[in-house]
Amino acid sequence: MARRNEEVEALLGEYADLIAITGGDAFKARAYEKAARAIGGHPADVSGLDADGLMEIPNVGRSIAEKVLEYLRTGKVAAVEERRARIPDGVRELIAIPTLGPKKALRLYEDLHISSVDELTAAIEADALADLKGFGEKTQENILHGIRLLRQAGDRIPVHLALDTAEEVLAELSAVTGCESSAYAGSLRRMRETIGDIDVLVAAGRSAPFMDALVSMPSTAEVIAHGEKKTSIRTHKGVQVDLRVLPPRSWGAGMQYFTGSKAHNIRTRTIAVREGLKLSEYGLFDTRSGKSLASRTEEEVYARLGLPWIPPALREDRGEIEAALRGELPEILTERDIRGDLHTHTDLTDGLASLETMVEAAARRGYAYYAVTDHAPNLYMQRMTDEKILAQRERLRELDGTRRRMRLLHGTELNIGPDGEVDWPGEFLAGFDLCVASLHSHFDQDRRAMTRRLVRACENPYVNVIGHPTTRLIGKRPGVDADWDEVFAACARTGTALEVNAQPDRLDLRDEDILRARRHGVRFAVNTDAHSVLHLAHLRYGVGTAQRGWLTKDDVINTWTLTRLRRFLRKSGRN
DNA sequence: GCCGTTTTCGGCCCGACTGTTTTCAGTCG
Repeated sequence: MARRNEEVEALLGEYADLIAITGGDAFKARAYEKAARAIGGHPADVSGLDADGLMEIPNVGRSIAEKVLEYLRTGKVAAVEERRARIPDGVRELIAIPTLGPKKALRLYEDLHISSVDELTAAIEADALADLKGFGEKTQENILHGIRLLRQAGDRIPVHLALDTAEEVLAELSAVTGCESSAYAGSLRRMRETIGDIDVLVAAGRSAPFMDALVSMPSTAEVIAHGEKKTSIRTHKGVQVDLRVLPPRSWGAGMQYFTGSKAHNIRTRTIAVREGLKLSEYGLFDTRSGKSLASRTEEEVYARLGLPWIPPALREDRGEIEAALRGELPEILTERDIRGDLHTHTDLTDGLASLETMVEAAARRGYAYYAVTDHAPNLYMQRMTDEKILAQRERLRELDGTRRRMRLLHGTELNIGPDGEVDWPGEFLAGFDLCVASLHSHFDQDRRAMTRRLVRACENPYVNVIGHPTTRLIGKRPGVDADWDEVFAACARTGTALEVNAQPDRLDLRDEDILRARRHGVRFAVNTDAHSVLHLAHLRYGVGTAQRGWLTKDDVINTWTLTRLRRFLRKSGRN
């Protein structure tokens, strides 16, 4: 059963938004935001906690604990219902538009009764905002741009939400009598960064029990289709799940077919046709005799086509067929290859958990080493000081090697300023085991300035990793504009690694950028940028993205032994 | 609303950017 923390987080987040929109105390709104985040990142399921247990979660006091209990008991919170009655749901949608916050949303609602993104678009197109205070030409342009960005993501959902849903569905279906195999396929299996529908496959003799189990799951909100071969539902979270039940002998062919991609399948079918064969979701057949030649496993199907099994993340027709035919498929990275996380936070800055808690959790993952990289002083809101980071270093050295012999590296996440400068002078940076450096502001510099800025950061002898290099947020913010080939060349030349940030809303670098950077000989670090214990598990999305970028163990510095990693971290030009 | 080796009030994530109301409110990281 899924944890209920996410629902509670969403509810408290909504309440915070409603407070902000209705002009309530800004600190109160922030208190709810903080509590929402803390509950979302809390390792224990809140539905198993009493008031005292809840109040042990940071930023959760008596009042919020009682609201959580009220919600878990009744499914509702009176205070939230009261605010909901004052503000239509659509008004809250508006603040998802970048550059449009609670104040502007309220004005649109009160003055023009706009309560949805569609109504807002129509109003701007009808020039109905002209007389509204604070909505000049440029503001309207920015809002339209924001709406376009939102729409670009379309109906696709982030990969982690899709995976949670898929695992929930599979847990249900695999328990049904007669289930021989079950798995998700489609773009989720290929680990694309966003997912349209979730394709779930079951191998069984009879399909009806599985179709019935899917439509009667508690999380099913709507049945789109309910047939013998295929059933589609939509969950309460708005995710569409398509279930197909195959005869067990067709399992491999079905997985191959429904995993895609379309382009990859066109290639495999073309190979089949040339050999006088026909490939479908039921198997690989001899065209003339109709005899089935392979279907039970994917390996058999690929083998009969003269190909080795191709990892799903590569199945995009980006050269994997050719590489497979030549016997040159890369041995791509796996999650097991990762020996440590090199970008993580603690509650010394904006993380949720203490140094000790994060280290303990990392050790439980079996890491050989682990870097703590809290924010540096130039990100003013984090209030970092020399004293604080040095005190952390001292504590970290005490903990080093004490948790399952995991070694600790003391690092920091520096801020790359507009001219490529970073927080501390070289002599102070020399005290860190590694430095990640990332962009946190001035995202709209022109290409030349941005390129220069990133290259300068690479040239800093103490900067080892560029964190979330393009700084995009999926569905919210495009990446910065730079001459990436020049940046990648600078990384390769200076021995600076590029991060594959595993946060599901970042996945930055993305797959295409990785492919391009790799051709320059760049090294990579697949990091979670964890701000809580739970985030450490997001590594799988970073690994998936790295796989889509064809990365091997050798390309990724945090698969290396500590000795080799340390050698890499000592860049030339250091004192 | 939460929190306290400042402990029951008075702080709380600070500063920059943007557009526009032209002196500052709103938004963002």
